Amino acid sequence: MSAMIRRHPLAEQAAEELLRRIGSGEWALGAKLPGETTLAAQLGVGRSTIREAVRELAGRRVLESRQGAGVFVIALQAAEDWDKVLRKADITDVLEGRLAIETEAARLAATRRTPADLKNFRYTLADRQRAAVKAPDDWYIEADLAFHRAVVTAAHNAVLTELFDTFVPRIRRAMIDMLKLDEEHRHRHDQAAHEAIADAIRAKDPDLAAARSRDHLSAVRSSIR
Amino acid sequence: MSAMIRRHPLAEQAAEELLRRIGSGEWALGAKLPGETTLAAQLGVGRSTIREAVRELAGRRVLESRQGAGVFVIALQAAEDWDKVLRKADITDVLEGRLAIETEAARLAATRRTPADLKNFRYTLADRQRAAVKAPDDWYIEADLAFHRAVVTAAHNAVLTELFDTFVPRIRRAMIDMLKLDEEHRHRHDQAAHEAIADAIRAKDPDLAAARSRDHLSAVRSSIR
DNA sequence: GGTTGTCAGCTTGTCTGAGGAGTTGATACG
DNA sequence: CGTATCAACTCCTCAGACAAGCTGACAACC
Repeated sequence: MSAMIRRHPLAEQAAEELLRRIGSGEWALGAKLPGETTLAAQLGVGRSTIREAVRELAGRRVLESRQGAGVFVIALQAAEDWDKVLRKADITDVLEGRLAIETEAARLAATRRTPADLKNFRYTLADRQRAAVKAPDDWYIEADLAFHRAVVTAAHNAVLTELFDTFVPRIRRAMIDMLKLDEEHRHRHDQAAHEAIADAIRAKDPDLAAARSRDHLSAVRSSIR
Repeated sequence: MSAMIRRHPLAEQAAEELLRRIGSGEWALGAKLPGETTLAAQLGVGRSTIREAVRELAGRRVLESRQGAGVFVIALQAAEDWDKVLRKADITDVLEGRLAIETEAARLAATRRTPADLKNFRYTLADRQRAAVKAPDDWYIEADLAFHRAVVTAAHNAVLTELFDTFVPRIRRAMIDMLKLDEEHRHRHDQAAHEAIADAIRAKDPDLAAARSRDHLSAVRSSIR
């Protein structure tokens, strides 16, 4: 009954404490932490608890332990958890980030697209057309994302592709929410805009492809708020 | 002598094995893993080793253990380690990603910049000017990055700012390498191009700001390869 | 002097056994 | 049918023991 609050395990608390001390500058980058037995005594927990705390921070690429040598700081803070960043950010900020990625991708795609990429456009656009008419929301969302991903893939840039994939979960959630609030949105969300992007890339016109992508995604962003 | 290869601890090997099984679909999203004793027997290691493996994957937000209930899959694969992705990617791919981010940021900055942002431009541009003439490489690099960050900050978009900061370490390394190879590069790396970006943002001309940013960063990318 | 070999003492790595604490589902009861 | 009880299961924490690996000091050697 009292368990409204979730008590974290000791190992997690210990990990947080270590992270706090690292952030406070107690141990610099590359510094060696005291031994496990010493740390255990300092924090008043068992050695295996310290080991689990260190292992957790090792998983987060903050610490690294080398047998026989010790435990060392390899990053002053945990790497940004992008899933968390995107979840907490304003959806308009997220969509502007997406616009940056996809617009540049469309521009590059117009110069690098292969025949396989064009075939991919045909498939995903046809799927999207069908889904827009009669499929359930999930299918429609996946079909829409599949086309956008096809555009990014055609840019043949691993970084942009990875960035897009990082954004996808957050975008998917936003689309789900929007379709719930606005049942008619799907019909206004024009297939023609997507065809236009594909056409510009086919025609090898970078500026036009970028402009089409920008127009479409700007419209999406505006329709949200 | 044989230790050219680094043998990983059992706990890490166990974590990798669990990750592999999750990826293979053996345990779906949200599924409960077998108990510690069962897993220990399956993998042929002790219980504490399994616990450390689970703790590591918990740190990587793949597993979650709840006392009394069990260990559950909360993500089908580890979140991308962006530092690693950027380190392994082609530098041209990285610079194209940077171009996407900064060009869109410049465009947004032209509509959202505040007086404080403009003051920031003045400071960082003056610093950069000084550093271009007589400072050591590190200073010059930091001064250059400071101006670029000022532009991104002026976009007032948390996602773009975070993206830029993620790219910075990789960009910094690339600049260091380039300056080593090409001592004269600094003098060709024009201050005027940076002033032009700032001017367009000051003038509240989004398209011009984006174009200036694109031109500059395209030149940077071309000078690398 | 400079190099090499040895080793003691530190570190982390792993296993085991014990008991504590929380969750869950079956079962008995009203 | 709804509720309370409880036994079995789970993870959590500790302690102790020994293995494996690293490091620096020191001696032996060239």
